[in-house]
Amino acid sequence: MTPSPTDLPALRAALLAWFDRSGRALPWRVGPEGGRDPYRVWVSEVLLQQTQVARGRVYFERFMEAFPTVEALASAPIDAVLKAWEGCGYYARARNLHRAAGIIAQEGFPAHYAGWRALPGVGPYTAAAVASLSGGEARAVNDGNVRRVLARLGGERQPTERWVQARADELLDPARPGAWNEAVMDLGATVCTPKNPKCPECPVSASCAALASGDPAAFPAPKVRAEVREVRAVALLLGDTQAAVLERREGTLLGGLMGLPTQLLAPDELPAAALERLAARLGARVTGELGTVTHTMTHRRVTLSVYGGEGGPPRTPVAAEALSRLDHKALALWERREGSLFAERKS
DNA sequence: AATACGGGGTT
DNA sequence: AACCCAGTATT
Repeated sequence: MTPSPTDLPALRAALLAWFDRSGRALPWRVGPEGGRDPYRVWVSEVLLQQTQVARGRVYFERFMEAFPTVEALASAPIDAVLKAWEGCGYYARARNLHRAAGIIAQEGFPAHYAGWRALPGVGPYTAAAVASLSGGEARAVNDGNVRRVLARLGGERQPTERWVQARADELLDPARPGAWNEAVMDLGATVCTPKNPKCPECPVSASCAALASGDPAAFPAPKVRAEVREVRAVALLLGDTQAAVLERREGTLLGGLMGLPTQLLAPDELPAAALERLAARLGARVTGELGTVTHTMTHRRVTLSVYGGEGGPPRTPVAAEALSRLDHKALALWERREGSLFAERKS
């Protein structure tokens, strides 16, 4: 049920009062409302894309330590940026952040939504967030929290992006756009949660159509997700966990990160065949199998068989490079090889 | 409108 | 094992 226009001020006042009392204290929420440090806000928003706050917070602190200013970020090598991002996923975010930092270092921070939106890695959500939180501009954000909160308030089971944005635009408090955006997201994250929402604690429960329906958690309906595909590959560990042959991954999957030389198996291909191709390409000799690891990456499940070998290109220090979790799992097999197990075996 | 893109938390 | 997370870029 859409609140009538006369309810709107009351709804805004109720949520903002709750926010002023119960909003989260977060490390990027520094500076005056609507006038926050654009660098911190921008970095945090990119870091928090599809990443939970608890996790993003750890990376944020690490990132600010390594790159305290946009100039520091712009002048840093991309490898250092990826290393700071290691393990956080969606590495295009780090590559785009670095590219955008170069632009900002030249031209200064964008003054408005459109300028933010033009930067690589800044979409409608991030542009609205930074423009409102840092610039005081009246732009309504639309993220997973907003989608859920508004779907429930409006009693809409299948909210389209268009519907959500339209509702968010209507509700946005033009007097406090930054605080309003943070308030809706805080409500979604702490009260109006996906499962078991805490409706008794909700400052706007009286206006909630989903609660009135009796089953608020049923709003919005779950999104249909693509199936997880199976992928098989072989990898060659030439060296050890300290120094090994590493290659830079090209393309979109883990692009920019370093990793063990890897060969995907064609459908129905035997690992031995792919391994032979891989060893031939590197000019290396396979000495034995270290084991198999599996790794799930939302949309695909990778089964990677790892082999040890000799020869091939020069080894490089592993610790300095940014590796995916998959490669860390592969490297961990080295510690479990026969000799090591024997040496560490206790009586 | 779909799909690719990481990795992990919560239920 | 679902379902989700302060989304974006590319089809």
